[in-house]
Amino acid sequence: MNKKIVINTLEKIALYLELQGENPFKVSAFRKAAAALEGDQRSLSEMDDITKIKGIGKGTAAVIHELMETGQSTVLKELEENTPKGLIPLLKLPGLGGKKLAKLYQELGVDSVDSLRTACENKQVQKLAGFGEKTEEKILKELEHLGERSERHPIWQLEMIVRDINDLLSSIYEIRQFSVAGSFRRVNEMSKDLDFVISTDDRDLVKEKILKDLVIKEVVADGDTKVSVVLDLDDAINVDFRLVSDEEYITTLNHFTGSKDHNVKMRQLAKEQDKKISEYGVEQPDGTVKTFKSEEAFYAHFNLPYILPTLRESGQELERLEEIPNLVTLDDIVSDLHMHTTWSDGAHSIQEMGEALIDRGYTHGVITDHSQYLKVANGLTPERLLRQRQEIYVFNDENPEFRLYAGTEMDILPDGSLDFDDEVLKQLDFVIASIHSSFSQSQDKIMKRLQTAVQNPYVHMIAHPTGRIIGEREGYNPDVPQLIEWAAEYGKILELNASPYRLDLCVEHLKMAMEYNVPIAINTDAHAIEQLRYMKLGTNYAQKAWLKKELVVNTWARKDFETFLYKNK
DNA sequence: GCCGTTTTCGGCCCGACTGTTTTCAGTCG
Repeated sequence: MNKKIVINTLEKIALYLELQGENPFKVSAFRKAAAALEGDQRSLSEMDDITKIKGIGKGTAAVIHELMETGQSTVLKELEENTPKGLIPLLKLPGLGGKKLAKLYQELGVDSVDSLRTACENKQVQKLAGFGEKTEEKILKELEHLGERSERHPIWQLEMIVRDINDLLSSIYEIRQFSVAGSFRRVNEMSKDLDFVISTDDRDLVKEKILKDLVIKEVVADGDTKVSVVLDLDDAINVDFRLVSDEEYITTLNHFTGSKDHNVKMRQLAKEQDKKISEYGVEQPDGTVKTFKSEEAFYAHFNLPYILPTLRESGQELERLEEIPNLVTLDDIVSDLHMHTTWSDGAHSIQEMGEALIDRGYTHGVITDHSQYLKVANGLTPERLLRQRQEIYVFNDENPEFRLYAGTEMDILPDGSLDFDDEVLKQLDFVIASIHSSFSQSQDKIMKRLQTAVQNPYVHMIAHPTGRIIGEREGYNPDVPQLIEWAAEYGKILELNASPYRLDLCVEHLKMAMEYNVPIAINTDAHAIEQLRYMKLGTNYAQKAWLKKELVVNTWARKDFETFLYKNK
């Protein structure tokens, strides 16, 4: 029995129980059991006594055992028989949860989108206890938009909106501190909405200014401390603002950064010490409320090291505290190994890019323009590559404290060959190989192309190994575990491309690469100076895979990097 | 449904907002 199926079944049971208006603690017990299985590294057959796992008891264990033995679950079957499938999509309607849906089903026979619409139109819904005219209108309105509003938004889309909102909030004089929070701050690839936490002494004025300056389609909620709006952009994007006093700012930021599971774990921990965490502070056993100047101080209050926002996910991070000091952070980064200039499709010259790297405090970097095959990007021929190197030498002569290396981002061609001969490659300091064409080839062909690159002694790194664009395209579907094995065998670097469009390799693959001790380079792939800032995103994203700094090539000192570069020469 | 060197029963994270009430339930994050 596949573990994934078991997890899905437990989650389905929770969903159906919710639809029946069951006790929410019972519902969450099934969800917790599913999460406990997912969080356990072992496969089902490797677990001897599953009730030993915290969160799995008699009831959920019975479901799991039945699934393993018969492939089916009587509990789920009975639930499915008693509950119409058509109710499931209705749970997505804002304002409708299990209890209300159960009532609609039991009292009015609502079992689908259509029957709910009819019941509203016939004004039957408003007659139910707990419902009213407004609720009925709201359901009708939401039914129109069901499925239309995209559920989650990719990080690159949100990044642009966050920058605009940050600019707006910076311009409001009455705001003392502010920050984006939520899953965006935790660097999730996709987020449902954006959260901002703001501290101010004049909530009403700040609220007024925010509402005036944003392009708003709809104000969803407007309370004392919370404003929730839908922005009027191509995609409807939900943004929540929380307004609190300066003393409350840190605990509010922590609360709305989440994740929910992380908060639950923290609150349980607090409770064991007779304390109570809320967004307004930590209530002490004597009833006084303590607030904090920084999140570091907040965690220190519970004798914990600072837990990076990117790590605050399942709650299990609280069991890996000793690993946190070894994780890569932006401060550890001394180089960027993948960027473009005006020689191919970049916006800035070698001189400008080099100076920008020095400004960031780096000790070295590599210029890696596209190769000749990529004509749309003005890829370099071997002759132009030679001339470009002269310019790099000039830059190095003028900036002796810094070192710019000559490299290339060479295409792996559709027929499996490489865009430059070894004679050209051996003259370069750093060679990146990557795929930009014929994404739809079979996995066999894609892997042959990658294999050629990995086996070439002059290639140092494979860039954006899967070619995915978050939320847009899957990429060319390579067998990543195989690629990781090859990288380990031939001593190659794999890239974590830090562009918000890519974040490639993804967290799951980075974890695999780490098991094989494959060195990872976090690179911005910058096509302009402004994009060098993606390094922060890249290092934050790497933390989500618990990537250790010693495996990250950009943290290596220049002489260690050179040892790696010239080992085959 | 799960859990427990203070508990085998009575909790289960905590609070805001809304719409429905006239003090609160449901939903949400």
